[in-house]
This record gives sequence, C-alpha cells and structure tokens, in this order.
Amino acid sequence: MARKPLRLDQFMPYRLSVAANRVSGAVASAYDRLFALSVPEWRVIAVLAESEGATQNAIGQKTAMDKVTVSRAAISLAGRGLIERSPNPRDGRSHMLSLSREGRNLYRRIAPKALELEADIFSVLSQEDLARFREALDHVARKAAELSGKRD
Amino acid sequence: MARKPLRLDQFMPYRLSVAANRVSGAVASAYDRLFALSVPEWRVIAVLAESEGATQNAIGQKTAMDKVTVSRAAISLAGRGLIERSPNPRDGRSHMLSLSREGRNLYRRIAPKALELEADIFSVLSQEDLARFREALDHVARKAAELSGKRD
DNA sequence: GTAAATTGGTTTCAATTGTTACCAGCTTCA
DNA sequence: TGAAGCTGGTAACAATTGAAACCAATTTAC
Repeated sequence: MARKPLRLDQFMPYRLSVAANRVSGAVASAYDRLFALSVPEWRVIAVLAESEGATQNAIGQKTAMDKVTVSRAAISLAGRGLIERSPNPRDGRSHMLSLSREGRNLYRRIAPKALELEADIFSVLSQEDLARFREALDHVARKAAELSGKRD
Repeated sequence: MARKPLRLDQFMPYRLSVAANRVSGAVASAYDRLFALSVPEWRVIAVLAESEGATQNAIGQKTAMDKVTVSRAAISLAGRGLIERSPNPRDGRSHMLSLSREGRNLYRRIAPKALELEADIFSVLSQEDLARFREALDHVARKAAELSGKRD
C-alpha cells in the first residue's frame, strides 16, 4: 500500500465517528423530543414490536447492547407501562417482555417518524449508493469486530 | 417513497451506529494499549502535528470536539510533557499549543500504526468502494448536521 | 475611557455509561 | 441428592461525558 501522510480529516475512523455521532445525535434528539425515549429504550421497543415475548437476553443479542443497558431500559419502560413482564415458564430467572397496548400504540406513532427521519437523512444518497453504503458498513463493522476479537 | 415496514436491523441510523462503535472501539483500544492515549488526546496530537501552534479553540473547530474535551486532553498531555503551551501574544487568555520533542517522537511512532490499522479495517473495501463510502459518509454527516441545526 | 457584552478556557455538577460484584435459579455430574 | 459451576438479571461503583456556571481577558458601543 502506498505511503501516505496521516491527515486527521482524511482518516477514516475519525470520519466515520463524526458522521455516526451527527446522525445518532439527530435521531436521538428526535426520539427524545417527540416521545421522551432514549435510544436504548427505543431499540427495545423496536425489537419487541418485531418479536413479541423476547427475553432481555435475546434483545441484547439482537441489538448489540450490553445486558445492563437492556436491563435499565426495560425497567424504565415497564415503569412507564409501555412494556409488560410476564414470568418465563422455561426459566424462573428471566421474564418474557412484550409491548403493552400503550406500548404498541406508541410504536405505531414512532415507526413512521423514524422511517421518515431515516429517509430524510439518507435521501442524499441515490438508491444505488445507499445499497453500496449499507454493504460497506457491514463489511467494515464485521472486520472491526473481528480485529478486536468480538463475537459477531 | 415506498412504504416499508420498520425493521431495526435494516434501519440505517442503527447500522451506522453499530459499525462506528465497533470501529472506534477497535481503534480506541489500540491507542490505549499501545500508547496510553485516549481518543481525544490522540486527536489533539494529530492536529498539532499538522498545524503547529494552534489554540485549543482552533483544535475544537477542526475536530468537532467540545471545548471541555479539548481542555481536558490538553491538560493531560501537558502534564505528561507531550505538548507545550506558550502564551498567545495576540490574546492573553489563550495558549498556543505545540508538540514537545517527546510529543513529536510519540507521533512519529503512532502515525504509522494508525495508518496500518486504518488500512487493515478498510482493506475490506476496494479502492473505488472506499472512495464512494467516504463521500457517502460526508453527505450523510452534512445532512444530519443540517437537520439538527448544527454549524458545520 | 469605561460599562456592557463576548469569548477562551477551566471548574463544577449532573447525567450516562460501562465494569464488577452479586443474587437467584438452573444445569451438570458424581 | 447435592455440591460446583454457569447464566439471567440487578445493584453498586467508578469513569466519561456534556451543560451550565464561572473567571479573566478582550472587544464593542457609547
């Protein structure tokens, strides 16, 4: 590979980080403003909307969030009546989580907003560029995970 | 735009965030392990290597870091003798920062490692895909910043 | 020239985040 | 069985982060 000088503003990890921070800042502030939800809370809701009755553990797997983070989000959501916890018949330690009616209603209001916001931000890319971008992200993420010895 | 259901694992802000976290996790842990530097500290050093005698303010601008973050990094680096602060003749409140000899030496050792790591992670993309990816990131970041009313 | 508003930088404080320790409950295996 | 180890989830703690208050130096406006 050709020797090139290091310039911070050309350094990919830096750029990626700045871009991701901007995007997740915009998204997070929208969730918070519109629905008083943190990002982890929103993720938990999104997963439950897709797959009813997941355990916290399962949610953690799916979302690449730490189990502590999931736990906190779940406690807070349950406190607000947005999700319900029923005992897991297969395992006395864990609960099956599911959306309450209220939670489902909230989700129905959030989902379109989220898609709209996504469309808004990523509309700067053509359909094809977006597809490539998506793939590139995937490859890069996988490689980085591999380098730091993370299970994927 | 076609109505599509919301699936978290297809949701771009989510994917971007996961990818960026993985990459910056890998990078951060390498800096820490090899040179005992945090990411902000590393960024300050990188900027100073390019442009001697910047003020903290200028560094903040360039790196999209908060002034508090820059301040803390600068204090810590000065404490370790990696940078020097000379009074700014143009403004009595601020200091001109520059790398000490030691700092410059450290930089000379870090830079190749950083480039190597970058090459390693992003080698999963072809030269052309990388160029596109870079551009896409840029567009997306700009758009997100615009949406949340940030100066760019 | 001086009061008012602004800006570079640091400190203080509160909120978020991850790490470690911990407590059931479950499994394994003798 | 029942002791030893594992796993889901929570709690307690420490470290990071950013926001707001703050200080001193500077600029602006009268």
